[in-house]
Amino acid sequence: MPIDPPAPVITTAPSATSPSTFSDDPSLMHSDRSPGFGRLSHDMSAHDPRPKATRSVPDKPGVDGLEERWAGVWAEQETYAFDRTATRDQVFSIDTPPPTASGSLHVGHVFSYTHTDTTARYQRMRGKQVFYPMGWDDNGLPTERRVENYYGVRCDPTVAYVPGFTPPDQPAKDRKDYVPVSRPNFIELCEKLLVIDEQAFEHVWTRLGLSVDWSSTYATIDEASRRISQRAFLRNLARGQAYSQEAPSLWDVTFQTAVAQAELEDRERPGAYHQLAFHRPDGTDVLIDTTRPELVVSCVALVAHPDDVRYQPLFDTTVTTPVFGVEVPVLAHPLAEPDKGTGIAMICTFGDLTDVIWWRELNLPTRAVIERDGRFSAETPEWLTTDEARERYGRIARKAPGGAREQMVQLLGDTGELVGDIRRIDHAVKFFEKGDKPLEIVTSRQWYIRNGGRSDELKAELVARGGELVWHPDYMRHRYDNWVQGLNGDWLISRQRYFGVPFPIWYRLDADGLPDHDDPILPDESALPVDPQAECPPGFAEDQRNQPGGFTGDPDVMDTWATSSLTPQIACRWEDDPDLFERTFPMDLRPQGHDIIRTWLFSTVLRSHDEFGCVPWSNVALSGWILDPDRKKMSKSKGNVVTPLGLLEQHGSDAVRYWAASGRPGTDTAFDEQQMKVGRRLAIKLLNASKFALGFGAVDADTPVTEALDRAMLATLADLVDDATRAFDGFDYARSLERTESFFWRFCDDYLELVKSRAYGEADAPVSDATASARAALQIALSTLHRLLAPFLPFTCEEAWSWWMEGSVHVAAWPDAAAIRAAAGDGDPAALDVAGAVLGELRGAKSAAKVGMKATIERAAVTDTAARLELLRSVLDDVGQAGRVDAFELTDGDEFTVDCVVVPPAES
RNA sequence: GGGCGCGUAGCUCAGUUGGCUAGAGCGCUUCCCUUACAAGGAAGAUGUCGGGGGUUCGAGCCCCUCCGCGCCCA
Repeated sequence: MPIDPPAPVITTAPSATSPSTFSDDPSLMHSDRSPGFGRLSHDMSAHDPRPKATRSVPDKPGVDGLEERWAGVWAEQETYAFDRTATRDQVFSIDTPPPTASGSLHVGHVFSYTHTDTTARYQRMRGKQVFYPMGWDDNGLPTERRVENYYGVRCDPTVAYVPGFTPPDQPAKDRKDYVPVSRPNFIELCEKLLVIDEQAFEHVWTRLGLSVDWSSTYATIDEASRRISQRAFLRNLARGQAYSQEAPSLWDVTFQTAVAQAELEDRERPGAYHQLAFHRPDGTDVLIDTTRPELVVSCVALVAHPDDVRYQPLFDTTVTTPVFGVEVPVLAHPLAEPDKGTGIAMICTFGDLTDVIWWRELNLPTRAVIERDGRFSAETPEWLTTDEARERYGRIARKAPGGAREQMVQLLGDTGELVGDIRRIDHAVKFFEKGDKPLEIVTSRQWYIRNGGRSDELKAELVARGGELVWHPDYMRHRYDNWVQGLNGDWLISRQRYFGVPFPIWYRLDADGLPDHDDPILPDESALPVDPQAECPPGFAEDQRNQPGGFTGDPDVMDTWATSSLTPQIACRWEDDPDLFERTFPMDLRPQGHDIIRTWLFSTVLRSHDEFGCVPWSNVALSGWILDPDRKKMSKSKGNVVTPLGLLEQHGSDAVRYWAASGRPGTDTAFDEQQMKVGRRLAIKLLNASKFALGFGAVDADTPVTEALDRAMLATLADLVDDATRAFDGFDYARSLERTESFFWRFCDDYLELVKSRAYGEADAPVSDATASARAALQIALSTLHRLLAPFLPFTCEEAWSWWMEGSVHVAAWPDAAAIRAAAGDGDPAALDVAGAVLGELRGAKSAAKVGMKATIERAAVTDTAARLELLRSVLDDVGQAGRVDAFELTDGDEFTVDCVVVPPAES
């Protein structure tokens, strides 16, 4: 049965003086959207570390103020500029999640963006040209909502454009009192606010130390994004992957827009079963249970399970509805649940998604009464034929569902067709994730992109695409599989909103002014982006707009995700800059939160599959959430959000990054300021240890490392570099940090103490080989540690690096384990273990004797296995110096013990 | 109901193809103003590795089962 076409939605055209939908004035939009990647060739000679001629170490190193200093230097020197002459294999490209520009960044952003940044920095040090642009997702409903509340306005397409409109000083308290403004005025306000928001964002990101190339930012509403989004849509349309259809769809009455499956959520809501009596021709009743008695007027059938013997005799007979007396058939369908209520249900157009399935599969008529504002239609439905029924409908016309339900309960009570008591229940109700009223189902013309929800073949292809991706962590792939396999409808991409990418479509109007949706007028791709509300289709004049025989522009905009699903195309400038695209696409990495696998990740795979027949990236890295101390997800609605800038200022950016980087991939992590304090201590320690190690004096880089202790330390360090590298190659930044940090503390506590005396050397004497060995090993270790920690503590490491090395540590080569191992020669890591263990025992003895660490130990008797004693002998001088031991006594034995005779410090 | 993940010290978490007496940081106790660091250092105490069963010479790790928590989906 055909569906009645709704009246065409005609939007009043803006006046002739109004601007186009999106300003072309760059000052209104974003500071620089031109593809101006600053660096034209990368200076690879800066890659290998080169010591400065003279070292300069501050007396009192500190971490405060490093952010401002180094962020400025990096910007000035274009440290993170992308070299667009690099070939694809030299590039590491990252599809950065564009944060929603409406509203503010929160700790979760800092958390996950830090993860990505550590990877970007690692890849850069591995010699890759890192393509790491930042975007802003300023397209769509959240921005609209924010603009409404910020300025106290709401968009009314019937209002005329007001040049130079000024919003009220104070937004009205009640949404109802917001000032109605025209669509062009509304869009201008959106753009105005976005400029402010984006500046605030960039400030936070810079402060956090993201190594983004700020010369290549994009916004999902900017001109290039609109062009790419429209181009991709037109290609989808041409290939039959996009289509429009008049169909029931889920509708949010607050936002007055259709919503997609991915935006739904179930919420438990109280409801009530009402038992209603339908009447058979023989005068007996059929009882049904419903939670929505107000929809009786739109009832088109009753339905029971085909195997249900109770109702089999009724199939293909008719009954009349209560109150309205409309005749409807009784039908069989397997989705009816025999054990739910009375086992027979009424089908309404439309109460829920099951109604839609029944309506479609049983080929039922449409008797829709709920309009786009969520209220019952003012017009009395034509299928109500008796005066009584029409009079009764008048009591629910223009009512919202709640009010209509009250009226219906009363009517049903009056007629005696409400049986028994109303039974309260809790049940799952579908909501738009951003909405606060239950969704209704409204029939309207909408645009769809095929996503496999109605095609097993496409579904299988998309599952296979998911299998091509390398997932970090791997188990996240199941979320993708489950989602794709659970899809049951195509992707609804049209939104009845104002601020978004318009559909680049016009329709011819017939003599009655009705649009021909089957043969839309399309723009030439070279004309993109277009705004069909402001621009004429080819071959028409503006005065034909909305006139019979003329044309009308498609009134809708695309869902945010319809553009966000193209971030690889946007970032890599698909067809706008084929040279860049060639060098960056498919991208290497998509980092994102695990909660948007079903939306962002999936839709991006879909669009790439449609357009290019490949996956848009090779790796996806999923970040977890930030939990507050009660293990609840931090979110604005819970009011437990901490502002990032305050944290960065209080603890220092590196400290916050340390905390963020300690959260493993995919793992939800507790918000823990204590961890930030630990990070701060680590940063301070690194500066102090660097100052100490650099204070011994420089030696040539090829100075041989001859001493067993130094060689043992370097052998351990080489293993660490292997570990840290392997972890980063698997996108496990947290593991890399943990290993490095653990080595670093041991390096400070044990090695620096053990080597201190020898590294100082004899005063007024030439530098001995043993002293030179210590200094050479320290240089290697320090240079390695600065670089291993640089992805995590970029400010601190850059500071320490600058004391003694040329150039930025962030473009220095990642440490080379083989070179360190070569310097370590025959070094045995176990020698450092033994030395550390004995030193620990010596300290323990002093601690037990309650004397200071500078106290002398007269005699230390060490018992250990022959093998370990052998190692100990090789480092005994260093251990003796560090522990201030006058004499050692070494004895073979099975158990490791150290007995000490501690000499108390002389009284002074 | 289906899928996925988690459960290790008071807290936050490591623990690599199964392998020495299960680790780190925080917190706690004690000591030390030591020429890198007092926003520091040293030492110390702290465990039914959620429960039960199984495989194995050997299980925090593998298998089965149960309990609890979280997320996604229906």
